[in-house]
Order: sequence, then C-alpha cells, then structure tokens
Amino acid sequence: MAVYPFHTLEKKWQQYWADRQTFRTPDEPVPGKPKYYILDMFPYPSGAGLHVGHPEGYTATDILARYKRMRGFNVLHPMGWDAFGLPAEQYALETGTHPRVTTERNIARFRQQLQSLGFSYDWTREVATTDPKYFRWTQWIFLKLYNSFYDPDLNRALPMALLEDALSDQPRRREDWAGSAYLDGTHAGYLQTPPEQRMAARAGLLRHMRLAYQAEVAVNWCPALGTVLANEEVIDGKSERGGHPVIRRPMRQWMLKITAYAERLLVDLDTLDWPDSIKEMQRNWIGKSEGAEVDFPVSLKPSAFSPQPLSIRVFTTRPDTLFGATYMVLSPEHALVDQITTPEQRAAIKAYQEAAARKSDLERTELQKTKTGCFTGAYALNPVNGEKIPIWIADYVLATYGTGAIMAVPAHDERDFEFARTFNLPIVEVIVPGGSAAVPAALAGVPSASKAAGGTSAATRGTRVLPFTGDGVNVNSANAEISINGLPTPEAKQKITAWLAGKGIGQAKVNYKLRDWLFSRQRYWGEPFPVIFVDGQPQPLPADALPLELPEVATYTLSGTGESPLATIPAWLNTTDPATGRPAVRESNTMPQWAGSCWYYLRFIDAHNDRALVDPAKEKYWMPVDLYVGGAEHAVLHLLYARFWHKVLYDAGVVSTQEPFQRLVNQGMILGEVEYTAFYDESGAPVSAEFAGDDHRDTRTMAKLVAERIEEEFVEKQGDFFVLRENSAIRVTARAFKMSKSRGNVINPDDVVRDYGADTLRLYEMFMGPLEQVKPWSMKGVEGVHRFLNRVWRLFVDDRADALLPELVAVAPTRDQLRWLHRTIQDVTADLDTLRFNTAISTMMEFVNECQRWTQRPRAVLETFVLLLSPFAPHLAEELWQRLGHAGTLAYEPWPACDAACLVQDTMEIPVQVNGKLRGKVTVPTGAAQAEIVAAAQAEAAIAPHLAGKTIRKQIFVPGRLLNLVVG
RNA sequence: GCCCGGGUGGUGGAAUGGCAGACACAAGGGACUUAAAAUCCCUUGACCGCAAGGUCGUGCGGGUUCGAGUCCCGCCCCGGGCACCA
Repeated sequence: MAVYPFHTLEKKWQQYWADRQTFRTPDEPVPGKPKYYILDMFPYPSGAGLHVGHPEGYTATDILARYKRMRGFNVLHPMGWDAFGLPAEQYALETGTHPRVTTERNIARFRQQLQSLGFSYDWTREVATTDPKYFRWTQWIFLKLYNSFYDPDLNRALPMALLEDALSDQPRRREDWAGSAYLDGTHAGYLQTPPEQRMAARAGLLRHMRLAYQAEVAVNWCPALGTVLANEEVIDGKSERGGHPVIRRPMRQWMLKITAYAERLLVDLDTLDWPDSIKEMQRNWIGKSEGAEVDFPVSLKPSAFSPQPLSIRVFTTRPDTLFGATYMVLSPEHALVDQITTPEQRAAIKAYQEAAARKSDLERTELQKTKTGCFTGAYALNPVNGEKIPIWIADYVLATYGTGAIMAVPAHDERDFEFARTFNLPIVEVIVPGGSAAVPAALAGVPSASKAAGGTSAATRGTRVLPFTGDGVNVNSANAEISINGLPTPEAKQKITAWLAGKGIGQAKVNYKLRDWLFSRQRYWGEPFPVIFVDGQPQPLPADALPLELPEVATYTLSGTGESPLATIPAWLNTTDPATGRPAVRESNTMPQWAGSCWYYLRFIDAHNDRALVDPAKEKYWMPVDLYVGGAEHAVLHLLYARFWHKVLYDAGVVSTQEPFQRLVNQGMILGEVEYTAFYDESGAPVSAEFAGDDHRDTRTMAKLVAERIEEEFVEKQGDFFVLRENSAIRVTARAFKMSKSRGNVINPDDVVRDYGADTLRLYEMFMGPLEQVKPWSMKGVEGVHRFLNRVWRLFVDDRADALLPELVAVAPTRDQLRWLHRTIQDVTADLDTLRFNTAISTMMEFVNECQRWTQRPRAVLETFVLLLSPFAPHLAEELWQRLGHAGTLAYEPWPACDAACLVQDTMEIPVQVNGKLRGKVTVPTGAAQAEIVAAAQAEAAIAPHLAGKTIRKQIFVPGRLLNLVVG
C-alpha cells in the first residue's frame, strides 16, 4: 500500500512534543520579543466528545500559532475547559454519578482527542472552571462586583467604600472621591435627609447601587430544568438547552448591573476588529434609543380614591409626535394601575392583570397578532394641548423597558395604530411625509382629528396611508406657547424637548434594551456564591475564605421548591459569621455557566498563581488577546458578558486594557454531506419536489408525502434543478443539513484520524473553503487532501526503500525552480496573514504538482517547502525535516523569506482585448513598453483580423496585466 | 416586519474593476498490471463547428466604465440574528 505511515509518524511526533514540552510558553514575559496571544473559545467538554466543528477553529488557530512562532513571536496558545454545565448534573440525576466524575472523564477524552490532532497548545496552562483553584478567582471577581458601584459621573466603577463614605456624616476619604459630582451630590443629599431617616436611606442606596445586587424579579423559570434562565438563554419561549417550556415567575435573584456599562459596551465596539455582523448584534442587543421622558398628569374627578395629584411618566423616542398622543397605555404590572383604576373598571382590570401574569413568553409572542387591553376608567391630560385622553393597560407595553408606560400616537406607530383600531380610539395625524417645502399644501387638507375606521387595514388621509412612522414635517402641533409646525422631525424633537424641560414636565433621556444580567441558578453544579446571610442581610465572605467549595451530597434531586439542591443540606447551609460568630445561612444558589468563561483568557496568562488572579506584569505583556476564534453562537452571550467583566476588572485596576479581544473571527458551521431527497405519495409514485410543502404534504392535494434519501447516482442536474435520472420530470431536493444524531450525519473526527491521519483532517478542515463560511462535509474531499499529503511524502521518500529518493539532490536550483518556490512562499505567507488557509493549501498543491515533474529536486528548495507546509501538516513536516538530516523540531525554524529577485521572468504574457473582448495573447520581454506590445499585438495572428481595416482610437494599457485596443 | 451574510461548472470553491472557473472532488478516456487496488497522463461551463475558430455565460432587470462576478439602482431566492424595546 502506497500510503505514508501517518499512524506511527503522528504518534511519534506527538510524543516528542509532549516529552520536550516543545510548545511550552515561557512563564515570564520575554522582553523585546513581540507577543502573540491566540485563543480558541473555551469548549464545554460534553460527553459526546469532539465534533468536526471543533477542530475547524482549533486548526486555524494552531496553524497561525505555529506560523507566528516561526516568525519570531512569543506565542501564547492555551486550552482549557468551560466545565460547569447542566448535562453533567442531569446525568448525575439519572445515575447518581458525581458531576465532577463525569466532567473529569469528559475532559480526559477531549484532551486526548485534541492531542491526537497535534495542536501546539501549552498544556501546562490548562485550566478548568470546576477546579477550586480556578473558581476561587471567579468568586473573587464576584466579590469585586459586590463591593463596587457605578459612578455615572466618572463613568466607571468605584469601591463601595467610597459610597459608604459619602453616605456618612463625616466623610474621611473625601480626597479619594474628589472630582465625582455624583458622590458630592450623594453626600449633599444625605446631609439634607432628616437624621432619623438617614440609616434607612443609606441602606437602601447601598443595596441597590452594587454591581452585584439582589432583586425579586420575574424570571424565566424552566420547570423541566429546575432553574431560571437568562433572557439570552430563552429562545421563542423555550429553553435554549433542551427546548423546554419557560414561564414567568417572581424570585429572589442575584443580578449583575451590566446596564451600567451599556454605553461603554456600545461605543467601545468601534475600537474592535470584529465581524460587523457580531458588532451589529451586540448593538441591537444593547438597543440604545434616544428620546424624552414626559410626565402626563392624571385627570381625576375630585373623589375619594385619590387624595394626591398623580402623574404618569412615559418614555418616547418621538417627542415630536406629542400632539398626536390620543391615549396612554401602562403595562399591566405598572405600580400606578391600582391607584388610578376607577371602581367600575376594577374587576376588569384585575382580570386582565391576572391573565397577563399567567402568560408565558411564548404565549405573549404567539398572541401578538391581536392586541388586547383594558380601560382603567382614568384619564390623563396631554401636557401640550390639555386634551383629556384615556388610560389603558395592555401587555404590549413591557414593564421592564423605559418607564413601563407609553403615550400612544396611533397615527405614527404601528402598534398604537393597531390598538387604536381594535378599541376604536381616536387617531390624530401630526407628521406628514416629505421636506418642509411640501408643508403648506399638506397642511390644508389635514383634518384636526378623526375617529379610526374599524376594520380597514390602514386609514387613509388624502393620499397618505397611516400609520406613517418615518421622519417628516409636523402639522397640528401648536399650543398657545409653542409651535413645532413645519419643522422637520429632528428639529421638532429638539424644540419640543427643550420646551418640556423648561416647563419641568419632561427631559431628554436615553434608554437601553439591555437588562441587568440574571446571575443565579438553582443548581448544584456551579460556583457557590461567596455570600452568607446574617439576620437575612447578605454579607460577603472575606477573600481569604475563598474558595468556597461545593459540599458532597447524597442525591442530586432538585428541591422541588425552585431552590437549589444546596438548600436541602443543612450542614452546609448553616454556618456562622466569621466576623461575629453569629449564626448565618449560606447562599444556596450557584452561578451560571457563563461566569467561569468570562475571564478564563486572563487565567491562561498566569494559570497557577495562587496570590492573584493574574500577575499584573504578565497581564500587561500578554493582553489583549490578538486573535480570538470561535462560533458566532456566542455573539451576545459570552462575548458581551466577558466584555462587561473585563471592564469591571479594568475599573478595578486588575487589567490594563479596556477590551479583552482585539480581533475576533467566527468560523462557519460545518454541515453534513449533501443529501438528495425525493418525495413519494402513498401509492409509491414519485412527486416532484416543487409540490412538496414544508409539512411534507403535496401542496396541490394536501396528501401526505414520504421523503426518502436517494444516492447521488440516481440524480442529475437539469437546468436549475436536480431531477431523477430515470424521470426528469421529478425534481429532488439537494441540501446539506446541520449535523445531528437524529439525522445520522455526524462525522466523528476520531474516525477520520484513524483512516486518514490527523494531518489530513487538519488540512481538509482548512481546504473546504473560507474559515468564516458555512460549508458541507465531503468524505471524497478528505481523500483528495490525503492524496496530496501522499504526493508530498513521495516527493521525498522512496516507498519501497523507505529512504530518501535519489532525485533529491544537492544541486543548485534552476531559475525556474526558484521562481516556483518563491512564488509559493509569497502566496502562502500572504494567505496566512489574511487567514485564507484554503488558498494557501491550493498554492502548495500547485507547487507539488510542478515539483513532481522535476527529475532533479534540489534539496534546498524542498527543505524550504517543508517549512511552508509545517503549520498545516506538522507531523508529516517534522518527519520529513528529520529525514532530511535535521536534529530537533522545526517549530522554531525561521519562516522562509520571499526573495523578490527570484520572482522575475524574462518574458511575460499579456492578454490583448479588442473593444473589451479578449482576442489573444502576446509574449513580450518583461518590462516591454506599451508601443512594443501594441506592435506585437498587431502582428499576432489571432488578433490582427480584429484590427484589420479599423483605426485604433484608444489604447488602455495596464502594465504587466493587459492591453485593450478600442477600434472603430 | 427589521438588521446582517450569501447566490459563480455536476460538487466544494478561486479571481487588488483587467485572461471567469485556480486548486480539489466527481465524471469520461488512456498508461502501468495476469487482474484489481494504488499511482501517473489526458479531457471536462454551455452551445455551434470536421477543424481553425465563433457565440453565450457568475440569481433576475437596468446603469456606470474602454472593460463588471467585482461598483451603483431596483427586484427574486437561500442562510443567520432580532422581534410588541415605544
């Protein structure tokens, strides 16, 4: 068999690298040597083992790590485990196996699989989030969060001690908070508070200003998983993991105040070299909108049920439409609902509130087509025109955004329009499309107010269709004091906002969609919170009490009350306050999986430090991460949380950079092999795919169809479609699907390594196409790159003799050979610098195809080629390098340099176009002048006829590239 | 609905506004072999033609340009994300 001995050779070099710690990065920074920190996204070591999607990104980073080492960089390329996670605990529930046991077994398998692929990780820096030595520092960061507050004036986090100081009669650290208008103001406010109220006010502020705080909030409770989930972990009302239903339920939770960082998380995106799509997703998630808050006085008939004047504050991005506000809507949970509801409406409102509370997120989304709501019986006054407008409640207004209340402008908002139509509420148009020039004419025909016509899809005013939600020009928008009529939208917004502010009934306001991060999980298998409760008040553990470890338990059964299993272990739960010796209770929730992955990139820098999370000098040397590669599924979860923690650590002086990941690249998903599917009806007769609906029914008859996978040989392409070979009227579908167990199209990397070797797998993963792109797997393609590696082997080695070939000689290379080599160096280098691994491999294939033809192969040329290949197929390259007579690894050999002098040729071939059409080519001396080339073209047999009898009107000459003759 | 990507041979893909289809797979033909495997060589976008050669061709329709897969405008289709956020 003429296959190179990849098995023995790959094992041999993996052993060699491990024995000599070839890829160990020096513990201390290397002064003067440029650093390169290249990081893979932290894998969760699942029981299923490695998937072919994993090695895609890992191979890319490994190739680059090896390349950068050869270019003289001090490279940090680590690997570790995001090891807390629900599956191990679910498994514990079923089998009683400790999650730690399962996790360690899975880690061992993952590690072994990764090592079998020859990745050049520095394994001495391996970390796992489940290791107490690691989560000690996760807990330490939590304490930082707990002991910090956000100063909106300085726009950074500060120690709680400063806020405590400001909230005291005689501050002692005033110089520490100099420059903070916020703390000055807080202190002044404190002094104005009557002394008997100060303690309570102080405690209240301290409680809610912390970056880690507790709140009783409506959470996404997933009964099946027995835990709450973050908003980001709920997809379409179901859990992201497992697809279980999720309901709303109020619970005491730890929250992290990520909202304080919303603006910085938003603006600092501009400094990052990340894919635009990811940045855009984060921008959308943060969801900044600028507008105004406006107070609407509640108009109550003088009566007993409201002794004080009330007002309702709303947030709007369109204060310019204020004159068109014809009703208000509060969210069903709004605090004022009870106070304003009239006795007649009380029962109806109560019923509506209860119905809304019961709805799950899923139901809320499903029911969004029809607007529901209930009138409170109360009215408010539109502050700009004094109109009395009804106040409703409706679940299309969210309690958690803005103020939980809106002013409804049905003429200029889709939702308000729909609601107004449903409940027959007035619609007043105050914006007309177009520039200011169009205003006078438009003004004339606009009625001041009109009732909505129920039933039609949109109301029409003249030629205009409502709702009109774009920018335009104001009409109908004036009172005795102010007019914004005729103003274009941006100016109208500005003018009315200034007027509102002057009257003290409104102000400019910025809002974010981003909500605080719900940080508690009711599970066993996670980091315990370093918090105890004394008399019900939370108290952080001192840093020297860390790590707080998980207790051993007899059973992993959920408590059933929504509490963590930890709550059922009195021996662990009940403790004493180390400060006072008084009885205390531990926090029984644990942290979510994202906690450990928020900062792991810092730990890799100084993995075994037991005095600090990371040594500052090392952090300064290695940060930021130069290249971060992983899947796009982490766009708003991990990547936003990690940026948030990093900024907190920056404010605390623990890290020196504002952002952790300078450059981010997303690898595209790898799909299964392309599948052809034909459809058959019940009688077994084939049905063309164009008639097969999504639900596998015939779209014409609605008869049920059977989908059947068929082999490629029975299919051919006809026009734009694939059809059955035996019956071309029957179309079949051709598609690659996501790999899944149920579909049975999962490729196991172990099988590929066994049959073709690790170098083949690495090469194929990169050869499939651009890294970022989604692409289907093809076993035939694997064989293709495997053949290439065999050809490389035979370039050097005589199969039968197992020795170097006689063709491989120490002769001086010809100019032609040198040109091939240096062109290859040039292209491979450029491709590596731009992460175009697929074309780098193509270039090397071309080189090998050419090299095979050489009867004499200059040793120096081939040695250089081995170095070019080595980042891609390191085992094969090391073996060839050794056989060529070198001692030791090639991992730190200098990367070959391209000599431009070797690239020049004596002659060049120039394509010649006539009137933009390619008509032929001429071969001329390199550097030939335009006139020479034109002369050569006129003499060329293929070109001359197209010029005959015509005059050349124009010559377009791109030196070295092309000549275009325009004739007529 | 909104926001991102993307549509190039039978397939994966390649092409700083300058030779469309590199490289690889598949298919067909040939060499070697008693035979097979492996390997090597040739052909391979479509159409017309014996050939030389010609015409067409990068989802569709326009435009800019000497020249467009690439830039601009308007559509269609596929994939991903978000979605009552006022």
